[in-house]
Amino acid sequence: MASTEATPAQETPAQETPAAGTPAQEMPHETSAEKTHDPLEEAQVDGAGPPGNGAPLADTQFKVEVKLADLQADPNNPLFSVKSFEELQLSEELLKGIRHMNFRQPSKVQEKALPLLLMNPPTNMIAQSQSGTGKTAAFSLNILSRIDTSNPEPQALALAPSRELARQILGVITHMGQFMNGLTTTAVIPDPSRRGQPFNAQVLVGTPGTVQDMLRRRLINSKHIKILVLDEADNMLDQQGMGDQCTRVKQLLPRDLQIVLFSATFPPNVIAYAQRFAPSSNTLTLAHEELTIEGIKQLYIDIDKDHDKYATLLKFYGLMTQASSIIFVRTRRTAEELEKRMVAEGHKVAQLSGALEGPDRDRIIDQFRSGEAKVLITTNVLARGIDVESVTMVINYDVPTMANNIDADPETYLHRIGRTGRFGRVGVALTFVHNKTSWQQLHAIATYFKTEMYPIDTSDWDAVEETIQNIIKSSRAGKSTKEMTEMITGGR
DNA sequence: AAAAAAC
Repeated sequence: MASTEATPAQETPAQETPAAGTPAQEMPHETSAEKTHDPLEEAQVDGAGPPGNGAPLADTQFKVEVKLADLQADPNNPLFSVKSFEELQLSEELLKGIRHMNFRQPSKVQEKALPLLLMNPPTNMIAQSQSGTGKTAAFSLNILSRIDTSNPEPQALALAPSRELARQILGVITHMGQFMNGLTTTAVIPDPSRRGQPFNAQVLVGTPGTVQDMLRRRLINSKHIKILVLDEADNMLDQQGMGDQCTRVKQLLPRDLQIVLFSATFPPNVIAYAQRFAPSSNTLTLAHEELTIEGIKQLYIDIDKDHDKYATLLKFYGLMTQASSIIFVRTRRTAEELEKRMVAEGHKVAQLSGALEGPDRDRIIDQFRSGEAKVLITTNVLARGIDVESVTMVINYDVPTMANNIDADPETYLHRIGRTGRFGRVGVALTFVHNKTSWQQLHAIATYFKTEMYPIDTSDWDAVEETIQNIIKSSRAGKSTKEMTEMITGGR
């Protein structure tokens, strides 16, 4: 299972998931405290609107713009940086939860973000850091440290772009807060079985549409909510539908609100909007050249014809099942078709897309987390945030593209391959290229991130197998990324 | 295209 041995010190603390054997679905629970007042009564719906007019915080806030590069250049910069969780003046219960998750030392992003997040008065924050570096734990810690467990009403709200990610985050928060007496948490995702029941937990994690609906129907008491977190914030604010929903949600919350935006990517076209959404934020940013994870070995395979993609995929099945693997496709239909074909040929694969019912989605992701299903075919629904440490291989069966299906989508590519190589582990990302267009798309992605991608030479299949097998084995053995690169390039 | 809400 999850080997905790031999990982470098700074990688251990950044774990985002509940410990092995603690599936996220066990976590959600809530109390049945009675609601006694009108949740919308005091919501500030004016002045907190979109562009240029977000909810202001106190004037006394300390605005800091920190560039990670600067801090790396000066590791002793005393400005808002902690080397241990103990320095943060957290409650003993919360520290106990942190230790229980095997966090020993803050990761780089946690080191910088936590002191800024925990400052009083609370200050908005926009934080960027690479996939798998502990963003979830950072904002979860901030949420938990600000919960008054003697007040049963909702106090913090976190939004995520998919049902699966919302459930995962809820699991982390619940796990981290397990020693806090009286803490209640619940998911706000579509659930027909709960009808018109109010959401009474102190920490709510949900998807934007459902949360907006529940606020509107006064099934969430917004009066005491003091923190709003958008995970995968660029995605949440970029897309028309979700951007509107998130803005409406913000408008339904109190004016005195700490707004926290986290993502690995903040493309230029959404950064300005993000700054208006979370005014006067402290910011941690990265240049896009700094976003690729060294431990993720990016390979591509040139396939003659579209028709041959499926046959090529099958060749990798044995490698995929060495550990866990995710196959990303562009459409729901392709996901279904691939699943059908592979299952018909006796392969064990699971498939998840937004076309499935909620309970089926829950069942399938849980099977994948537990290792019961080792190969998962999916769409971009799972491109972001999902943390399954056993994932050693990500296959881009279709190159990720924008809505026009012509231009490459570098952000989505980065998030997809970030499902492996979590917390310092190594992983393989393999992209299928089958014609000039798809080659150009991948080339555009490589250029955007200034990263190297290695072609796989299919004429020598044994060598291909050996190379990937070695990467997977090294992932378990905790080999350094330098050794890995030599392995792939033959030391060139 | 995918995702995210159903009154």
